[in-house]
Amino acid sequence: MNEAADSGGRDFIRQIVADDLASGRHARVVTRFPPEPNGFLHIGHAKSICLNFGIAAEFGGDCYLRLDDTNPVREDQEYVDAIIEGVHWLGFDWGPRLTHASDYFEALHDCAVQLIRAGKAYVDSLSAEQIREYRGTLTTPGRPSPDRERPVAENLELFRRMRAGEFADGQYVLRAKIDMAAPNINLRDPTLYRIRRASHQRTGDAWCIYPMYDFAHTISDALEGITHSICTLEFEDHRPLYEWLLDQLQLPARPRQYEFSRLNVAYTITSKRRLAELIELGLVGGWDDPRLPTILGMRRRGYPPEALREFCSRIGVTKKDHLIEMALLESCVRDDLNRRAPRAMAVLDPLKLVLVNYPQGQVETLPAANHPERPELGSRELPFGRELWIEREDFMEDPPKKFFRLRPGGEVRLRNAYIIRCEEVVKDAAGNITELRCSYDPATRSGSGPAAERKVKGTIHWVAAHAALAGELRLYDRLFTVERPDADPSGRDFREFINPSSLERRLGCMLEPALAAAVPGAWYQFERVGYFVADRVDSRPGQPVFNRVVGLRDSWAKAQA
RNA sequence: UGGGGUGUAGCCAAGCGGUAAGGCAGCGGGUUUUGAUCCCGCCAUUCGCAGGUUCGAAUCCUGCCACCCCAGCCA
Repeated sequence: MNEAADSGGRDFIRQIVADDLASGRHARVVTRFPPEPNGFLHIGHAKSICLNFGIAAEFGGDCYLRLDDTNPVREDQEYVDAIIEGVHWLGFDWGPRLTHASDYFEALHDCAVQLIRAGKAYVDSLSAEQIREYRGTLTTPGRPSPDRERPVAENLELFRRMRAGEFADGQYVLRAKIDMAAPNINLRDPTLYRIRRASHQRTGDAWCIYPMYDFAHTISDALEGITHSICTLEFEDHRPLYEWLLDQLQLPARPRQYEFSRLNVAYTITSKRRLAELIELGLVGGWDDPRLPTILGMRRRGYPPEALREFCSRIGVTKKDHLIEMALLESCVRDDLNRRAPRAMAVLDPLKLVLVNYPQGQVETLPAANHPERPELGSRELPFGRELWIEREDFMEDPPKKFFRLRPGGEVRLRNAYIIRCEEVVKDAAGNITELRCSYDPATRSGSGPAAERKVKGTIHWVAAHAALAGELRLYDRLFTVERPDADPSGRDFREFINPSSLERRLGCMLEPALAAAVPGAWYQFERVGYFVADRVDSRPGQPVFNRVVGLRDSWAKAQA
């Protein structure tokens, strides 16, 4: 156990866990992450995963990965596989603790019988619509179903026949018998079981009755010996039902439920329904579109799992509604990538530059460190020659004050190479700049001694034309133009806020040749441009496609704005 | 209008009766062959509002206000 266990913890849930351990209420903490396999994981799940697995790890306990598969018509094995892969990718492991709610179907059924025998549950023949009517409203109490006082023996028999498949979907449900006048609507005889003649991805056709969330979840928690059942705020109202079930049933453990606020990140959405809509409508490329806050999307985008974990740690855990700025996520990503990404050079918008005093036909090779602060990452050889590509925006014919880059007659350092001076600007008939003719100072080659130490205001990146690898770069921006696409004050639909320039494909980029060897998933910092990752899907051997993970902080651009 | 929650800086968030941590963002400065990184400094006389208790209140009490969640045989 580390300091988290004895310092009181970092958030209110960890404090509770620490207290429970200190007081001896629990000898060991057990948590669980219980996703429903009806969709892909997203950043909101990441917060819950980090919380549950994080607490187990910090306090020396266990965390289950439990697939909450109680609704066969919505769930699919494809999601199960993706969830498993996603949690692993995030960096967590559950050992032998991979479970499914469906593992407990028999036990769940027995609990239902237990409830019926105790007169705490009954089989109701009301239709779904009738149940809704009888439930009352937020401000008026409900009324009892005509079946509410059905004798125990009859309930038992009907429930047996429900299980035996003698009835059609919707003909009967099993309901808890609690209080139709309860101010908390969840206590107005909630449904426990419904008939669903659907094949289940794991249990096949063994069952035609399936338990509802509250019932299955509470009992699964107890069966697994969960000590702290952590969920989001919208389940706060369900806690009395959770407690009620634990009170009625003979179960091996008494878990407690705690709620925290779900994650909201500005300029994006996490609603399963809306994400699916974006995909179905073709507004994004798929669940792994790099603009999406899905685990699949963020992975493809190049967000390191460590950065995501750091993000989850920095945002904290509270019960407050919040809206986290994208800048915080980006800060975590830059932090991580700055340390791990080797540097390279790539020109996004190439402008030809000719060194007029560099011998025709000559080429050389210049060493360049892969990381300015980590010599152990080694170095590489950069081809250099008479013709180069530089970034078009690194030259201005009539620059503003404090422009440190190239200008007519001005000098600039070519990163890892020589200092050059702009001698001539070549334009086409339309007046567009087509080429820069410069001279270089042979005495200023990087690392060649005192003469090379001469200072100039700016340093720019470049790629030798004779060895350049032409390639595609993809630049991403926020997917939406408003902070809360799904709750904009204007009331307009979230699809109306899609940022038309959230994806920009740059086809004619010039990359330093070493980048041809980039393996899918490899990170680089293209100096002065940003962090990039070789795309896992579209890269080909020798011809990688790069995704911009996030740009570098850019105080010059900021000053210009 | 019933029930359940939440209000500390632009965004997060510590704080648990002893006089407002930290991070992100922002601003200013230093280092720098990335306008990056790194480093230094600044950034809440005040904790939704109003009263009260107390020597002392963001922390306790009372009232009010604002916002979020709940009426699936979804989770």
